[in-house]
Amino acid sequence: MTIYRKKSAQLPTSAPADAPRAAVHRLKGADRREDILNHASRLFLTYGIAGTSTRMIANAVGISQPSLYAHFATKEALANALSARAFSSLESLIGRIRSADIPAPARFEAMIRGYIGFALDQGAAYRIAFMLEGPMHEVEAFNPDILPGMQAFASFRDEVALLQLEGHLREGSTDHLAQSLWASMHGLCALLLARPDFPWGDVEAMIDFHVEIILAAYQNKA
Amino acid sequence: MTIYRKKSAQLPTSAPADAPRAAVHRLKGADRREDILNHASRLFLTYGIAGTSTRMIANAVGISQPSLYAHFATKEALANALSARAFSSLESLIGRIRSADIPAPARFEAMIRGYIGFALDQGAAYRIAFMLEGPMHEVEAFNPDILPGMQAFASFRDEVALLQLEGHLREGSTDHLAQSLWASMHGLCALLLARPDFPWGDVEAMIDFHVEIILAAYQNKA
DNA sequence: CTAGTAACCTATCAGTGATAGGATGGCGTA
DNA sequence: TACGCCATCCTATCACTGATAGGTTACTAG
Repeated sequence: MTIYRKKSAQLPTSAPADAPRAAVHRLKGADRREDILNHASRLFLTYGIAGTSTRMIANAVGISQPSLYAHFATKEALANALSARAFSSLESLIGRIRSADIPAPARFEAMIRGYIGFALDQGAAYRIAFMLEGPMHEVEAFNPDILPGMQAFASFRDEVALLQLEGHLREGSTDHLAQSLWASMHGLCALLLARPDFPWGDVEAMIDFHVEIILAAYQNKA
Repeated sequence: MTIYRKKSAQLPTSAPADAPRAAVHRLKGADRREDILNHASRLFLTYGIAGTSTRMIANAVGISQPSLYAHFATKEALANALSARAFSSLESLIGRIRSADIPAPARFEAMIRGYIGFALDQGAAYRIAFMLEGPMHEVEAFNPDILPGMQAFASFRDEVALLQLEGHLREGSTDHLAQSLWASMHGLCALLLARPDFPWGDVEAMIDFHVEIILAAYQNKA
């Protein structure tokens, strides 16, 4: 558990012989970009984000390390792009749930389980959006565009507002309600992602237990 | 918001003239160790953990960068020591609450508010214990000794067990209950620490709202 | 007064993210 | 078919990182 990176179990520095570099040479920009994101996603999941160097990514793709910078300005930009790609799928999931023709309580539970499932499935993207160390004492104001997860949260908040309006959620400030609900879901996901080696016991049962508590806590008692 | 470090707003590389190195020369081991931890704690809070280099720490202390390694094997060990020192204060806080002669509901609320207050106060230590990227696919089993926060969680879990035994918390698996409660508190702390620039609105009110929901959700309805 | 040793130093290492500037291959156009 | 453009990709290198090797210095026990 190094703070910066793992000893990184040496990856081969040169491309393996069965993946000749000529074969992947000269991809079109967009294709290469997707290529990079796919390999980075896999490496981030295996070695962690800080534990994955740009050279490891480039080597996996089959290009030189500086070539990455033709597609992404920084490693952080690469990570953000990866996160954005993943979160767009969460947004569409939330969108499908919001427009689904099912009772409000079912919509509520589906959204909660969908969020948790997404976070655990897309661990790397989720970490990038919500768990990495951000700027500490930054002067500039918060810019939602640079944090892809925030758009998904906006959709989430809108659905919370609607459910509350329909009388299915407890009363009070919608912002507080959405943020508190977010915190409750995030806590579970963040701990499971950050401390997978903790003796959780039956994780599935733990998740069910937590979801049940959330359902009871935020839904209208009436 | 770099993934690794900030541009780090250059700290002076040499000790300032008004803090002559001779004055702090040759401290006894334990004192120097505390000295290092104090400076590291301040720097971690200001620049983030990844954003604080060992040279910045050494320079702040007034010793050479390799001298740090006489007291800590790695930068990670330094961070863990810092975290352990902070968490021992959380443990004693939990201990005081557990032995306080106040009604169970008050003990419960004091513990929740104490945990949240600690996490937000000791942001750097809290991040080190519960939010940093751990090993991803580590084979070796979980070792509680190396994670100082885990001892505090054990105290926390014990109090949850007692409160449940006394009938003040909802029934069910004590492990699930403690872990779910932990997740609910952690989610709030982790989001506030990781995304301080999010438009939270009135943070104090948000915390109160969340605590109220937790109190209602986990306490016995009877 | 003299070891012995803990504390500290300079010099250096491999690895990191990022930049500068040159080589190359495929495609639209003449 | 031939030309020239330029996106793509490369090698070489930068400053900086965490960490190690090995020598120097000052306090202290005998």
